[in-house]
Amino acid sequence: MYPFKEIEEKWQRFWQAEGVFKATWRKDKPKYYCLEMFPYPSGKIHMGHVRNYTIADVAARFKMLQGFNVLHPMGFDAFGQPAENAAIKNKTKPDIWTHKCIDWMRIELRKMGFSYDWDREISTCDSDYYKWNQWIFLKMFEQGLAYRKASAVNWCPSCETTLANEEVIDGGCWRCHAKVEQKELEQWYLKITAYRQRLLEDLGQLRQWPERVIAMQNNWIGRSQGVEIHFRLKDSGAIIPVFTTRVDTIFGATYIVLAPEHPLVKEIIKGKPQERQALEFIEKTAKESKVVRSSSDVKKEGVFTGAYAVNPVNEEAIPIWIADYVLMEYGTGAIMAVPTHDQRDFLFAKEHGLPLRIVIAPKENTPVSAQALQEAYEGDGFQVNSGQFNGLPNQEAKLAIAQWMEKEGIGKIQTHWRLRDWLISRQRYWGTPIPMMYCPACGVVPVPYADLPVELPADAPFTGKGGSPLSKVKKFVDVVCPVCKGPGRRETDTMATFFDSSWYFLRFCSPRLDSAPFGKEEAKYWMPVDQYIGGIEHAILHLLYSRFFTKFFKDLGLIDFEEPFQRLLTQGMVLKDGEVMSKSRGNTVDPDSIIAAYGTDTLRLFILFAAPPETELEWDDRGIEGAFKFLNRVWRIQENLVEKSEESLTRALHKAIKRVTEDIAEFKFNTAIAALMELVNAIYQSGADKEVFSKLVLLLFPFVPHFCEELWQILGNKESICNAAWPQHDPAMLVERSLVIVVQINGKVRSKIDVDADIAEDSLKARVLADEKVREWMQGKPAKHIVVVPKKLVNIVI
RNA sequence: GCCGAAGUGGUGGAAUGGCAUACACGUCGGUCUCAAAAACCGAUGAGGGUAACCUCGUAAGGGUUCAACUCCCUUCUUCGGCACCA
Repeated sequence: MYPFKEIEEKWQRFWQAEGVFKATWRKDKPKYYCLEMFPYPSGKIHMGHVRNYTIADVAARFKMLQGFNVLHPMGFDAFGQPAENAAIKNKTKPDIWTHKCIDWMRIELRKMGFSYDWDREISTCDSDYYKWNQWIFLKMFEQGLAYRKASAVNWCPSCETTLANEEVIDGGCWRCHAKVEQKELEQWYLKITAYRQRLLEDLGQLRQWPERVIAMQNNWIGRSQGVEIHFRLKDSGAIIPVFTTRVDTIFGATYIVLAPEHPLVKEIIKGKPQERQALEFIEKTAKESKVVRSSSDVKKEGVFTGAYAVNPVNEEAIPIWIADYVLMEYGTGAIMAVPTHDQRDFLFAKEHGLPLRIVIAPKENTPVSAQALQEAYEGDGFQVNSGQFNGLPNQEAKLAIAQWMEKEGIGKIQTHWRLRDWLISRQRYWGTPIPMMYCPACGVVPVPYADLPVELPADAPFTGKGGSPLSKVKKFVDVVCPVCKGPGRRETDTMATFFDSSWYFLRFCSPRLDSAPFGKEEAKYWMPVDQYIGGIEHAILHLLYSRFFTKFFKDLGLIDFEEPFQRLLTQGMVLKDGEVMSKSRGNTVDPDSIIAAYGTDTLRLFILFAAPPETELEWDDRGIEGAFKFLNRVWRIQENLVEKSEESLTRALHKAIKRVTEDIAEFKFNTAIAALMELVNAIYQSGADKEVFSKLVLLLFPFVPHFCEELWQILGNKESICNAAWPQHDPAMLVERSLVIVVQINGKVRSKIDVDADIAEDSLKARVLADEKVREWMQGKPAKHIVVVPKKLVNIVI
């Protein structure tokens, strides 16, 4: 058993004392910024953290040996509700609690031996960090991107605070899962929608992001291209705008449906025989919760209003209905119904006996009867019953009709977006105070830059109940208006913590700067982040907000790039017995206990070897044993070095160098380690000399750094392995002199033959045909065709 | 419903058109030992055969190809995102 405990402590001390991972400007070397999503300081690291940071550490150390100037920082996303709740529970204060947790966590991270530049550590709850949150907020306010608005907001009754749309998951709070309610409040918003076009388009630049993250952001931004059509009310001529993405079906619109809350409804039913029935229906749907209404399996209900609208393309009068399946929040709150080509409209029309008219035929010149339809036809086809557009393929007709409508002034090409502005006010204590004031005379007044930071008062009475604790701190609330010098009131809400994490990667470039959030020159050198690593749970929230902030900084002229993260890796979860490891399930494995029993290097090796980084990882105690066994196996090689390695082993080494280098570059750590295991197996067959073994140690270094530092020193090196150079393979060593050629007959392997590597195709064919097994299988039949794949295989077709 | 990812031995996984199951775990056998552990060596997809070897086999079915886990079509299953989105 190799002495892992002493080794790991020794080298952790060495790295820290020597400042090995300190990142400084060094322009003669290419830079590499490696970053993992910084943790919330809960006090203890779990296997998910270990996996995340180990993956990043391999990348950082690999690049280091490859001669890059590596920036690999660590910090803490320290504001937020859990600390506030924990402080209440433990009768302490959030800042004391949080700093204690950070201290614990720092010790744990150091015990893992990660290659962080600890001089750059930041905590978002320190005023020299959150001061810049306030600064950024003020800049956004100046640009009209931070604004105050009264509207219905998502409210978590259990956390007693507001939530952003992105924080509502399946109708529940992302943190506590309580059912989210709607509440009318005046709150601060960030105008992320001003960037929606760029946020969507630039997804195309993110070639090195996982497809699914791109897809999720795409869904979330939710652009839909269509036409707003101006239907007229038959009685008054008033316009009813209707949004559709299927303007090609406009000639098949046989009725219109308004949302029950639509402002026109009350007006058009007035005095009609249907008025009472309609009002009853509106009242009924108003009582239904949003969740019930938007579940798709509920039967679509609706009533006729008694009013008619005129379809502007053919002057046809069609009935106006109201129905619960039309939502006021989307589009214009009104739809044109085309029952033949929309399944929801189809079901509704069948239920209420409304007319159907086919306007898209699947094939040209084939009549279809609307009465015979079993379901709506939503596919492509050719226009029929569509006036001047008949015969056009519907995709072409879409554009033609839209352009014609614009010309006629009866419609407008339009884009709708799902993305909403970002609500950032939180009625909690433990966050960045929003740097705003309210003056009875001057209204909403920003805190002057010179007065930043607006510090959190240490003595707020927080109980977790009943509104923002800051509102109860008189000396915080009472301010003098900087404009009129009259008495004013300070904003008492704090910022959502996602604000803090939307730009921390820039702060790491110049963490102690006190004149700006980040240094222009430093950011120019280090940014963008070359490799970002974190959990898929941030696919929308954090990653979208960070992209938004980056674009905002670009517009301010502070940086000259659009996207913060060049390459993104979302690591898979750690499972135990097929389930996600979590405290609530009680199936966690404590990293500390593994480190105590086997050491950090073994834990790292197991995690890296058991699965590719992106996929889920099934925890396996026996796998840990296997990793430990392997390291001991490597350790023993050093005790049995031979004078000179056999040539076959040297060849195997060069093959391994090539493969490991390529695999690490592509984050295929599991196969890189497998290749090293093969090399070690080969060494056990023939024995390795010092030269070959030194190369093996270098190749292993990114995975098991303490272990390799020690072996490096044992091998007689005076300098740390961190200063060594990554091995290069010699292409000449990869050239094989003889090859095994696979021989197939009709695609099945029937023989294998040894040939010289440079054998000519003709003589290869002759050798193959002369082969005993081949002749047996061919039984004298002639070869119809012989396929030769150079250096690999020959396939004879008979 | 739309979008995305995936489905391979007893298990984790490898192979992106050219020997399916590398590497590891587990299991079995051997060496060493008084014995055990450790270590080292070997076997290990299924079925058939004393054996050489043969047949089948990558969720299911079809196709393209001399050759398919890999490409195309259809279907099923699992996971994730969005969703009465007009």
